[in-house]
Amino acid sequence: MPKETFFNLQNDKRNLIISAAIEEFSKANYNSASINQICKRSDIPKGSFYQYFEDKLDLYVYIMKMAIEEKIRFFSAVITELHDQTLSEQIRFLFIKGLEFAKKYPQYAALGEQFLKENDEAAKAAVIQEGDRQSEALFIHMINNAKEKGEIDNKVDALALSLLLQSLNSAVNRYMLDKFGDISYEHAKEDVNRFVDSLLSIIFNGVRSKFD
Amino acid sequence: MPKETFFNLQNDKRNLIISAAIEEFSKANYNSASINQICKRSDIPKGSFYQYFEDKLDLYVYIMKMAIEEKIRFFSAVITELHDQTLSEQIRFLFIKGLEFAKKYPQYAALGEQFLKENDEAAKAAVIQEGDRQSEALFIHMINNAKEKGEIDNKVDALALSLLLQSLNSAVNRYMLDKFGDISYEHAKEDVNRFVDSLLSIIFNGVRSKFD
DNA sequence: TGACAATATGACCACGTGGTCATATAATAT
DNA sequence: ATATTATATGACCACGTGGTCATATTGTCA
Repeated sequence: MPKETFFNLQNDKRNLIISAAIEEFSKANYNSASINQICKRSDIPKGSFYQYFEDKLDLYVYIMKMAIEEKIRFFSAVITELHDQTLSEQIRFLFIKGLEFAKKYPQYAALGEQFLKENDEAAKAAVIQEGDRQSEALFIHMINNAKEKGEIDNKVDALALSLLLQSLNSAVNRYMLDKFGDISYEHAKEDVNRFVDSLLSIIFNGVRSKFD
Repeated sequence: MPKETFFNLQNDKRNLIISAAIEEFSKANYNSASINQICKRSDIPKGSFYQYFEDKLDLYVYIMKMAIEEKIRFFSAVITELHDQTLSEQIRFLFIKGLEFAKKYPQYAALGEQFLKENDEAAKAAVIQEGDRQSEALFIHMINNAKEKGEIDNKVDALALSLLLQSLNSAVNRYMLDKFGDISYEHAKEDVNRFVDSLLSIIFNGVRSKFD
């Protein structure tokens, strides 16, 4: 955790440091990200940095936890609406919300993408500890629920489907990023919706010709 | 391209350098990978390195191209068998072959994984130039082919399905890596086959209960 | 005003980086 | 044996890294 001195800072200054750190850590992995750059960008001397943080890892973990907490907050505000929907609606909902999150907090989304690429085991471990694997658990819960309701076939492998959905989720983000530069769903709301529908239609109806 | 001097080297020495480079570039991204480490590991002086290569990028591109060429060679040796199979069989085939490639050339597979994580735009661009996007084209070709044969529904979005298959392919690899440490398909041949079947069954039959 | 603690600061450290270059050595041709 | 060319080598360079620390500045009590 950052030192007390950091939290005693004026809000403006503290936020400036935070946003400088977010920018740095979302553009380079842990090893390549530079404390010097963060200091320059937030206009604080090197010495001050080490008054505020124990070391590089301290800042990294702090920033990553912020992003994770924001994402959890965003989704838990939304997840209560899911209960009485079909699995298909739930999944569409999560996909679209995922894109909305990336639009609302592009830096946090970028941090997440960067974290997926992280090579440094120590940095990864420090961030994860526990808390991850949650999205997998969420998907599996939704799937089993849908099975009980008879909404999807009991023969469907929950883990396989969950993996499929997760990888799809990041694929959608990457697709948007590739096509529009940023994940700004606004540009092409219809386009995105159509794309998500195509994916969901494949998953729910299968690919096989109905005239088989 | 490496300098002539490099290709005049004795095979042993040249291969030692190559394998040292592969190891380094598969464990760290372009920026973090270290020439010094490569020199140490292959027991050549720094000065010699720069007799053999123009610079770091020169070596990086050379190594990555080797991996790509090996993968293309591996798949093109296999792809002729695909023609008279159904799409489902084709896809299973590619998935399994992908795992086999990762088993046969784990270092090359690791290089590929690392390349997916690459942040350095210049390094990425130098490797790609052209030549990528091939796997996407292959999938789309297979899909459209299957449509013509009436094998899959015409309404299925080829790009969406192609994207789904690609992301799934890397997801399967990652899943195996996660579960077994390395991608040694041998350990759990049945397990893997069952898992791939589950995924394909979802894609082809859809998820929806047949009693709807 | 003086004393004490909290904070701010940048020169400095040891080290690792990609890359250079003068020199030594080996190989080849005359 | 001599001259010429190709190769081998490691000290060296400028720079960037994460991190330290003595000192200067400020804030807060009495």
